[in-house]
Amino acid sequence: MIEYGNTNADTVIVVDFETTGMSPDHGDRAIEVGAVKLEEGEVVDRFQCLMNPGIRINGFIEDFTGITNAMLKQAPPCEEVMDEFTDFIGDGNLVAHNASFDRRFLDAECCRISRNYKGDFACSMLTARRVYPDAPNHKLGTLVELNCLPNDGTFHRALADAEMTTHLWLGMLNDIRRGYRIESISFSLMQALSRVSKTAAPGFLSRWTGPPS
DNA sequence: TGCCAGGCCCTCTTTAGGGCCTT
Repeated sequence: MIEYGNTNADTVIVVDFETTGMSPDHGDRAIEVGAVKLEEGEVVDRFQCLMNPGIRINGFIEDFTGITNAMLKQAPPCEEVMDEFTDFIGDGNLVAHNASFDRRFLDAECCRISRNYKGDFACSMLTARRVYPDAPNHKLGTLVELNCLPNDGTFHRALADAEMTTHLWLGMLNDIRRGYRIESISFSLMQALSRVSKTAAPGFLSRWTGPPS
């Protein structure tokens, strides 16, 4: 059994946002959220929804994501989607690739509707830098290809990216379990692993889990 | 008009700078 989390111990939400740009502090908004809910390491639910930010998106974002202004015009407003998504999160912990980015948008959109969430974030990118230090880079697409993870060729859409991040996350859990011959990995261990230095990571894991096989 | 972020890590560092990663 895989042990997760500090709040709801067995629930992890792998989340990905598509946005109008890089910074909510400069007026950027979320335009799509996708998420995969894991309980005890098994996918139990999914969430995907476009949302209308009330502003036009530029051509770069249209080309980058495939999400058009026409699509967003027909989408429900951000406030409605985020209210529903906050319910979906519940008190689970959260995982995202480069979590600092998704956390900023989640925080900003939740703030707009006066909602909050209890869970902690873990970053699959920072963790991957420790688990796969020799990867050519730690972009999501590279790690998916490197590990032959399931994908349908769709990138930069919220649910597709969340699905790939889910496979990456579970793959890293399994690689650590196999390498260190352990049965249980806590969410907090994965969080902490992403925060130790690259060279310290193996020793750090050994202290938590025993020596590698 | 042109430009615009933020958090984290690494190292030729720590009184800093540059690269990575996300849209």
